[in-house]
Parts: sequence; C-alpha cells; structure tokens
Amino acid sequence: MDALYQQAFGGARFSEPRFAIARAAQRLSGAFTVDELAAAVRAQDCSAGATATLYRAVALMEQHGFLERVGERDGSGLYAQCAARSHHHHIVCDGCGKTAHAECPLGIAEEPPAAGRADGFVITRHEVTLYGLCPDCAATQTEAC
Amino acid sequence: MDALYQQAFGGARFSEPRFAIARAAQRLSGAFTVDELAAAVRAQDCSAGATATLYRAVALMEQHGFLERVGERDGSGLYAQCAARSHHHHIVCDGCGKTAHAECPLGIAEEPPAAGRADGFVITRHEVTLYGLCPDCAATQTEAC
DNA sequence: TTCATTGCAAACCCTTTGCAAACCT
DNA sequence: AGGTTTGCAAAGGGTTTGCAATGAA
Repeated sequence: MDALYQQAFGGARFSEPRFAIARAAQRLSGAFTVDELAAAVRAQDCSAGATATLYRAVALMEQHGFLERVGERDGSGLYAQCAARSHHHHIVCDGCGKTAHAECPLGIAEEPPAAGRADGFVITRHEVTLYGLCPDCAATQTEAC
Repeated sequence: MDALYQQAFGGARFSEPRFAIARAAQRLSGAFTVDELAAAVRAQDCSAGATATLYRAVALMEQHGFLERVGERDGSGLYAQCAARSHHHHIVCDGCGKTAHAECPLGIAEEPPAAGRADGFVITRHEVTLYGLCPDCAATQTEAC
C-alpha cells in the first residue's frame, strides 16, 4: 500500500483515479480550488477524472485530514494540504496560492468547546482566513512599482 | 424622504418593494440569508417581491453600508444590519441568528493596507467570523441539559 | 463473485442577467 | 415623457446525486 494513498484515503480500496488526484494535490504546494486540482490531474495523467470523482476524492481527503478547506476564491472552495493536527489557520497568497500556517489570532491553541465573552455570547467556533502575498509575490509586486 | 429608505438606498428613486425589503431587514435584528429576508418581506407585505429584486436590493443596501455580509450558512451569504464604520467583525448566534460586534482579534483597528509577518507573508485582508450562542440561546441550551 | 468506485448526465442550490412591462419623478 | 425598477424566466457556476458500467479484492 502506497504511503501517500494511505494518508489521503486511509484504508480505502485502491483506485488509480484517486491515486492520481492525491498525487496532484501533493504537487500543488499551495491552496487550490477543485477546478485547479482537476487541471493538475489532467496535466500529469491524461485519464482526466470526472468532476464528480474529484469532488468525492476531495471530500474523502478532507475527512482523512490530508486536505483542509482554507478559504474560498470566487465562490469556490479553497483547499490545501495540511499535516498539522493542532488548531490553527492559514494565510493564502493571492498571487500564487501558496499557503502558510498562522497562529490563531484569538489565542486559542485547541479548538475549545466554548469561550465566553463580555457581551454574554459564547463562541463555539470561528473562521479565520488571512489573505495576502507570499515573500516571492510581494517582491515581484514591489519591483513592478 | 423616509429616513430608513435613505439609509438603505441613499438618494435612489423610491420604490415600494425596496422599502418593504429595507423594513424587513430592519425588523430581522440578527443575521439572515436572502431567503430568510424574502420570508420576512412576505410576512409583512403580501406583495412578495421577486428573488432578483431581493438580491438587487441587498446589493444596494450593502453598497450603502446599511447591510454587511457577516458570514455564510449552508452555502448562502449571511447579512446583518450594521451601522459601525470602523473595522470590526461579527459574532453570529447559531441559535437565533442574532449578531454582535467583535473587536478584531488581529488587533487591527482600521483595515490596513498591509501588515507584515515573520514568515515574510504580507497580509492584505482577512476574514473573521465567530459563531456561537447569544446569552438567550446559551441559557435555553443549558436548561435543556 | 462481490461490493466499492467511476463516469456520465441530470439535478440542485444560490445568484445573476436579459428584457418587456410597470413605475417613480 | 424618460429613465429606473420590477418581475419573470432563463442562464450561470459550483457542487451533489442517481445509476449503470467498470474495476479492485
């Protein structure tokens, strides 16, 4: 059993299309939409893979913690490979899609059951995504000016 | 010229459907989807208002700063009335949709042009939404246990 | 053989758009 | 009258689902 396949899909039955999808996801180092993942798969394996298969594979990989939804772009979900197990967030480069981990600005290390606030609200979950430019893209942009 | 209408749509030409929509938005004290807003409009004015009109009105109200997109629920945008002009975020009650303002956990008072990070990334924008339970819903839930 | 997985196509949902009719001003 | 706004219906984009055919174990 291939280690990558295992990471991505656990003990699920092997399938070539899914394997190709996992490989493509691994090669895309940054954040990507399902569409971009599809393009990456097609670039390496001619056996395209149907849209439905892509979405099903992404859902599986997310379940197995191989991928994580890190935001969205133009109404499409953004995914990225993420090995970290502790609570954190991501910063996504608007230029190239590269991602980096970001500590939780709420100062929460593990997703807590609940945290109280002065106004009486109890926070049970939160969504934080940072967008910006990675060092490379920031440099490129500065040059352009 | 009605003050509410003015707030919601600025100096735009008056229209009864839009006025009804603004009234409904005002009555829904918390966060709501366009669908829920439609229901609220229908509840007070039988003249339903087409989906397109709803979306167009919401877009206008957002432009005029009367509404703000505060998150999403089940793939639909969540909107809430918001008078504040400075940079802030929202906490949305999962129970009743009520919202409250939340200070920016990144410690940013005004949306900045850019903020640097140790890893070289430059943050240009960020999305933060907190979800949880308002005091009332939290109390109800505690009773249930 | 047997059951999971694929692929296609159609369905779905939310949202947007084109356009003639209705409506403010 | 003249330009806006409405409402309908159709298009659009992303995502999901039903189902027969394929493929791994």
